[in-house]
Amino acid sequence: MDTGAAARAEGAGSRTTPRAGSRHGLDLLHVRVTDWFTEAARDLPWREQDCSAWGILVSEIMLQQTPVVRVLPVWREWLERWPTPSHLAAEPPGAAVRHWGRLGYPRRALRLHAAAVAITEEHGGEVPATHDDLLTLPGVGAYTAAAVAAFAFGRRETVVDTNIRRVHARLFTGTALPAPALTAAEMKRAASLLPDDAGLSVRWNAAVMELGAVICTARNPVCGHCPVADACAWVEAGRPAPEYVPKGQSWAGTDRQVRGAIVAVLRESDGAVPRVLLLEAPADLRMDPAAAVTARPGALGALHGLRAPAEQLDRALAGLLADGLAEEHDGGIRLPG
DNA sequence: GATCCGTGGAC
DNA sequence: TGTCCAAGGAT
Repeated sequence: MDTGAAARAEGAGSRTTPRAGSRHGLDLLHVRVTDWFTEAARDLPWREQDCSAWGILVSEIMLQQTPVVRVLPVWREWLERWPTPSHLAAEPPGAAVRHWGRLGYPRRALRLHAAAVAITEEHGGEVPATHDDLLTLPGVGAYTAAAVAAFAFGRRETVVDTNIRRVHARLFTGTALPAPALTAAEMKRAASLLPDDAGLSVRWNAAVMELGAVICTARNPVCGHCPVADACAWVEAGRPAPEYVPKGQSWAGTDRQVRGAIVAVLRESDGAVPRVLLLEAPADLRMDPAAAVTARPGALGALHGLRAPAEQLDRALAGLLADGLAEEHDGGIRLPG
């Protein structure tokens, strides 16, 4: 592994003992970052000492590709409504999708519901504590399994998310961004950086993640407030620009946009929405998106305002039905009951 | 490994 | 204004 940052940390912290890549340098890195975390960590409800493993699991799923500020109110509502996995498991999956609100990627709500059912039926209602058991739950991948095992159960896990990848890339490799996809070498490096002590490793994981979220951000990083800027290979190299341009996600005119608009209509509706009402806007409204939004209340107007081709509407709905995000009921379409 | 899957805020 | 990005997972 590249232990340059550990060496640099040591060189900056105790210039009289310049042992490159030493255990001492790594220890110093741990101390600096975790001390910063103690001082700067945001107060988040899922970090409270009395937060349940279920609360932490829910937070991790909600936080997949979704900013903290948008998760907060929905997380609070969920934990109040469904304080344990069994509470959620007792509801139809559509309830999870409905109360997911506008967090995005509603299939996560479906998977979280499925996870609650699995926890209730196969784990006695208790969130499993090991990485392997967590990994069997729907919607739980390598990152989430490690995060829950670490943050809910105090285990020593190699946690690697987008924040940690970016911090490591800058600190050790000197590049602005990590590789497009997670590599085995990154996982190996992250594992080698993990403190031996379980308690400290949990702290380290949380601290590096937080550093990436609030200091070592993708755009406009605040290196002036970074506890390890003087050990950072990227800073030392003069903060070079990214070597590649991340592939942007197209949105306008995509099936994803149409799927989102359809689910928004279903979420807004108590019962089944007639297929015709959902998919066929009156001809005059189809010609004028603004008129459609005005004439139809809420999400339905927004859907018709897209003026998506009938073929695309059919395809999007078929996809939602196949994914279990919608179902046919009484001649209409509704969230899965 | 490349694609698909939502949403809204920041610049 | 359009682009980029946010504690990924499944296929």
